[in-house]
Amino acid sequence: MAKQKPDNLKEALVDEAFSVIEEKGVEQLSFREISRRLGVSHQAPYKHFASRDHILAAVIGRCFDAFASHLNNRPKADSSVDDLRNMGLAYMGFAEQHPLMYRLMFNTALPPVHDHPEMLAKSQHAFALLRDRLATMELRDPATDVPDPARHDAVFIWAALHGLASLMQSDAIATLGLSDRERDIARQRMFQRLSLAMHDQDVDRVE
Amino acid sequence: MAKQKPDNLKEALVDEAFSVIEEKGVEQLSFREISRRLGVSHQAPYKHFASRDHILAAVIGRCFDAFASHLNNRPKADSSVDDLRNMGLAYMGFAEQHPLMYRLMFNTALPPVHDHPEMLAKSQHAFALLRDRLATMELRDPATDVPDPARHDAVFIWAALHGLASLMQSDAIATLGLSDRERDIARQRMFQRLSLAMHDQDVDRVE
DNA sequence: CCATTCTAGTTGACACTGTCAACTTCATTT
DNA sequence: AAATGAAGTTGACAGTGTCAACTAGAATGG
Repeated sequence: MAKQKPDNLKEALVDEAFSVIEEKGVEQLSFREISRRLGVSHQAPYKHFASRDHILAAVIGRCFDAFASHLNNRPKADSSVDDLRNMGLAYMGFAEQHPLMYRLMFNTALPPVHDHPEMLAKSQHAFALLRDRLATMELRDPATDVPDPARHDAVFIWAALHGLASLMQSDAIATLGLSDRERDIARQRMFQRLSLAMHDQDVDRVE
Repeated sequence: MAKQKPDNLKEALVDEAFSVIEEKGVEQLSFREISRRLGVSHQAPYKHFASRDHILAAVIGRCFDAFASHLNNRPKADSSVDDLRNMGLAYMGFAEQHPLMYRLMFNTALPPVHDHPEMLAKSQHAFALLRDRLATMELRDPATDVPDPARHDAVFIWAALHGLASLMQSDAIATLGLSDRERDIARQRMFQRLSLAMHDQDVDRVE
């Protein structure tokens, strides 16, 4: 089991941490298990990470990097609306292709962000991609006094995407007994309804 | 610290488990801590719960009970649409008033549902409330062949509500720097956009 | 060139955890 | 009265995070 001691232990620790989480789940992540697998002593990780939470934060930070880069690699469309749609699809695509990373970022009890500023920065960066995409879109009647409406629409869209993605992964979906085909239908329907909601410029005047 | 040994230890264990989670977080929940607080031996819980996961499942089951009853106690409205809206508001209200319970139900890595059928049943019951509410609503053009559309709209609405609720609680919201007032605005905006999306009966024909 | 300091790693210990096993108490049933 | 079974006990074991003290070796400074 014990591999060659790697040159860059810090990187190797994070790699191995992810593997452990993949195989045995995040609760089973332990310094000692990682150490054993890398053939180093149980205290070696402490030279690079102050605590178990710190290496978890590093793993999650990597997930945010991968997520942001996935969003940026979406196919570029000409119109703003289409581009936003592509971003939404890219979001859902990441959640489907990398459910573990997705859960780690959004469904796990994160280590307290205050103690892990690097992780926080990466998470803010990922969200900024969506917010900035919306900021260029003039989504509302500028007469109302709602500050920074793009941010609120970003919240709405993010919430919807996140809700769907996390619902699709959760055990709750088994509750519903949706087939694969029905899952696709549900996702399409969601995008259609979101389109409807976002195309209407008059949201501030409803009710 | 050690209280009087209670008559109904099983109930008391679940109560105390919830307290521990409240105080120290779900990862810090331990049989031994619960036992100490109740003044019983560290093995006493095993007479009532097969494992740590089983008591966690019991705690979460209670949350689903409280959640379902909160949804059922919503103000009843005359029209279907208004009643659905009330249910949505009740949903968000529960998430805001009982963030811990909400997280336990939807944001925690649940103990594998297969091993905890009682918890699963309670969770299905809660979702059925929303699905049944939608089932009476004739939300679509019946000409298309999409099976059980109410279920798909239930997914959409549930996803949006869950996404917003969990976003509001997550550290991500700190990222955005929304004030309390802005949070309210974001929630209102979400309901408005959802109304827009759901009022349009032609969703199946879009694009 | 030698002494010092710093870094990355080591071993050992401690308190904590879940869980298995064996024991005791005591009420219920036969 | 004997047997049974449930509820609770103590004891043990392996696993965990983390503190402390130690070591080998590289870098640094005079």
